[in-house]
Amino acid sequence: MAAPPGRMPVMADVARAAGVSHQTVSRVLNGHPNVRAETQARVLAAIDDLGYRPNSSARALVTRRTGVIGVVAVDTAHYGPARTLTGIEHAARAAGYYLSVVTLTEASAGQVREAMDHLARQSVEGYVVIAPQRSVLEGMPEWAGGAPVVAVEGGEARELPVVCVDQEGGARMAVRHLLGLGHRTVGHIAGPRDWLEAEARVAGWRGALEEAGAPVGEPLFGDWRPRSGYELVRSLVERDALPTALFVANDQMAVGALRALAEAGVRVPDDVSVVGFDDVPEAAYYSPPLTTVAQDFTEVGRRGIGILLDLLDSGEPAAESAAREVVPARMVVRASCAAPAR
Amino acid sequence: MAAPPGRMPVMADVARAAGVSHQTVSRVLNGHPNVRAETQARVLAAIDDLGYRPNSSARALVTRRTGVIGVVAVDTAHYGPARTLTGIEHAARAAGYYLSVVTLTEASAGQVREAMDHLARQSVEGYVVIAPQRSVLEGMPEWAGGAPVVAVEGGEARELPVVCVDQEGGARMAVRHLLGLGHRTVGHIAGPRDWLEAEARVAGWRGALEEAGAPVGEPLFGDWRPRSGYELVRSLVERDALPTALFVANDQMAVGALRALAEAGVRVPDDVSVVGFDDVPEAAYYSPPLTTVAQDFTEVGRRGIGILLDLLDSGEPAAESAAREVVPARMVVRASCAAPAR
DNA sequence: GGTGACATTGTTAGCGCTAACATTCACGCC
DNA sequence: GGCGTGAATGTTAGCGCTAACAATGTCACC
Repeated sequence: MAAPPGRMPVMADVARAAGVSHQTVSRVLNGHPNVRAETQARVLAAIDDLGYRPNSSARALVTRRTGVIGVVAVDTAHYGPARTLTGIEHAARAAGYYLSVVTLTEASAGQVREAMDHLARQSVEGYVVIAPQRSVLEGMPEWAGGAPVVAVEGGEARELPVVCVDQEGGARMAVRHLLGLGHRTVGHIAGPRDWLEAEARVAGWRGALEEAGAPVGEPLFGDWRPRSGYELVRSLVERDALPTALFVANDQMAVGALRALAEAGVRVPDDVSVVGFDDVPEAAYYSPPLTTVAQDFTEVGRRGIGILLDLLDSGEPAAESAAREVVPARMVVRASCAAPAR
Repeated sequence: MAAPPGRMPVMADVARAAGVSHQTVSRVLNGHPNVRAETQARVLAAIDDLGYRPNSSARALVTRRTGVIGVVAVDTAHYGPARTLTGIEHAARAAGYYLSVVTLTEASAGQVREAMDHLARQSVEGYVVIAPQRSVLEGMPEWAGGAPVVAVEGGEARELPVVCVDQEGGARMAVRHLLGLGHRTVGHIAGPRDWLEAEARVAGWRGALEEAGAPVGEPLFGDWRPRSGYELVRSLVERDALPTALFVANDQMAVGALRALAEAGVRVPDDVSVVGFDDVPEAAYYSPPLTTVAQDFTEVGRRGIGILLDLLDSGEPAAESAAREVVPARMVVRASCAAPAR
């Protein structure tokens, strides 16, 4: 690398070094045809020699394309959203885009709006919003300055392109599995009411019970965290209202549930069967190994970017093509379920 | 909002609407003094009316400041790095910066270099690299185009500002706790060799044993995942080499270990005591609730950004002020440890 | 040998903004 | 009343790049 004279080299420096006009340098950089091979080589050599890097701001200014996609993510302490983010990142980078990420501490409509505003200020070309909650979905402004918006994990979104896992189908599978084992009915520890995923799982649970003609009880609502699974099951034990089978809306609460059952001297799966949701890496090592429903989060992220890129390419103003892609869930059978004791 | 005539309004439109020059608009936007209050109000009204948003590329072009910080993260499926990222994001946004994130699938020096190159192309002003592995640290180019670089979770980094949790101290606490309970020695299931955190925990474990004059065995190296904890403990059981106390380098492997012990009919904590590391949210609900060492990842992220901002403000070319901040670890005692059976 | 077609390169004009300098105006003071 | 002073505003010149057009050269073909 030639020592730069104090400042970073610009296109004109490269042009001078290669003995061409700056426009020719630009052409080489942008892979235009009609540049003589020999000229191109000389320019490339000069670029390498000077350690030149095109200025993205200048380019963005004239092309009106920043190459940045904005991502609004909920607090990534949850397993699912974190994985989804990874999927989004890889897909975006593979397509040559940059990712600007904002994480929300709390899923209020206000925070979503503020986050998208923050991103808009950076002139992102499009948005991917990880929107597992109703309030996030509702906080999303319809018209993001003409930039397309895709919701992932968004369940039945509004007039928005959406990618999500088939939560309801997954829940159905879980409940059918339990019913198939001979359980008369299945109790449900649900996720928070505001969460679309929680809602869909409740719907799947209810649907599967109804189609089997099984009695449908009241779901108990937790907050996804282990503690709430623990406490809800404890309350069930204390009220002596424990069903023989339990469908818990995520693996974290399922751990809490398992713990509460163990403390109460209830054996799993002998006395009570438990199914979780998510298939976190630890699920296979819980006591007992947890039967659960796996979601392919990475795929969700990938497809979200896929839709966004299509929208960007086609120049559609979002909405219109309110695509809705559903990634199937997959049942993972381990040792936490058995036929009911009679 | 006034209907824009097809294109987004620019500063000149605002100027026209407010009856001032574009420069005055710029002054209002940048909070310059010497603007009459009445003029400012008129400009602000026009901005609001037209729905004007400054063009960040144009501004960046002339100020040479993009307001973007690049973050290189390892695959955020791990609990720690994911939380750290959240901490970084909030701190950066609070300071008015944007975050451009790249996640690595594999922690090779090549990928790190490529990631930083990707970010450099976007003209980031500085870098935060989540570098829990030696290979990440080594892949980091020293001179990132004059932009400062801060490593977080980086252990003893090179000539780089670093923020990390006191891994060694945390490990020492864990081992001392076990020793204090009366165990003759403590076995160690370590993390992968390439990880600085794993290495530091081994060092802490060894140090605590040595200072107590306890026999030091060979640590067993896992890969952080539950499965490896499970398999390593199984091998211990099969070789009949199970110590009475086990310090496992993270909670995920600890879950695997607990499972292996349960399957072997070994009671925890009666027969064997176990301490983990991380304090994941589930840890309190394992069977038994896991004694572990908590790390404040959010704080690590926050301090990382803090250092970077200082560097950015002072205009230092990184390196020089090779700060090194250590966040203390905290022991969380639960039910997985007891005095050894005699 | 002239001519059109096409490949290759250069020249010019902005993109939307801020920095630097220029201008205007109001005011206080000798 | 003239004049310095400083606040408030306007004018001009780029930042580094790409798009559009202009200019040149090259070649095939009649």
